[in-house]
Amino acid sequence: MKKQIKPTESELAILQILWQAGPQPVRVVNELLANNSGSEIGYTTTLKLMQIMTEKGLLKRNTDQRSHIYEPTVKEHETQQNLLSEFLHATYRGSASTLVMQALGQYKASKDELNMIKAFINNLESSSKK
Amino acid sequence: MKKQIKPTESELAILQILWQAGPQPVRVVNELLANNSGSEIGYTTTLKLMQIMTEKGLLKRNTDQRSHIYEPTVKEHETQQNLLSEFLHATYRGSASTLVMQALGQYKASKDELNMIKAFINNLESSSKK
DNA sequence: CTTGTGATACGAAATCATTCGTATTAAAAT
DNA sequence: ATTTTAATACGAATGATTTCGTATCACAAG
Repeated sequence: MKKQIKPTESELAILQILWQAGPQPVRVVNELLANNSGSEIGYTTTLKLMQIMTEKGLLKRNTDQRSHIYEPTVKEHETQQNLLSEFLHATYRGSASTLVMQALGQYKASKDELNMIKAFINNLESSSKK
Repeated sequence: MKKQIKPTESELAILQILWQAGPQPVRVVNELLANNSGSEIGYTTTLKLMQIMTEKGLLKRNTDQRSHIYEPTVKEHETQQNLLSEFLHATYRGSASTLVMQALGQYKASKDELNMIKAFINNLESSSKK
């Protein structure tokens, strides 16, 4: 479990696309980005970003075909954990419970989600009870 | 409730200091930053940042004394909400429950904190039940 | 009054992130 | 075979953030 490189904001947006849609060529990523953000972005801009991400080791690509197919080398869950850890410290000085309550307060979770979370907490408690 | 300017990472670190320690001159902020981060940073760097933040409207200062005293114009809670909203979208595609469970899983909350969170959820549920 | 100390002001360098133009290349279409 | 189309490669402009050097200023100490 080696130290992950922190993706920039734009890089994260590209990772999200690839995690969600699976391995894709630049063309498709560029179009999905436009959909998600509402605004256009030059094709070569996306290309360049994905090339940089490949250099950094965030993506790998298959060059068998003329149109290269890119995919993440990093796992969504691990990347989220890393970013969460940073965010929690920078924004909440490490207070996870404050973050959790603000998150729950701000975004209406469905009844099912709330139940899932409660079950999760109960499970945490019983497992820590040794 | 007007649109808040998003602080950069360094700016947020300065806001954290001032929220925590109350209004302070540059010298003190600079020293606390060094403590928190472990590494030194030039005094004029901190000064410049705080001047920029004042221009942006993130800080205000009292210049009665020779050494100016700075304080945030933005509330910690509101800033957190704004940043959380962005982070949730960029990193979790808006899934608050995923974020919440990752946060709880990663950072051992105390029994008291977990109880507080459960109470919070119960309260959410009963209030939404009309 | 002159000097020393500690502060602010300000320009600008250094770094990092984003964007895009142009050249080149590969393959398909004619 | 030539032209057209669609891709990659790459340098470089732009923009934002961070960093700091130097000038200047205010005040206290000598």
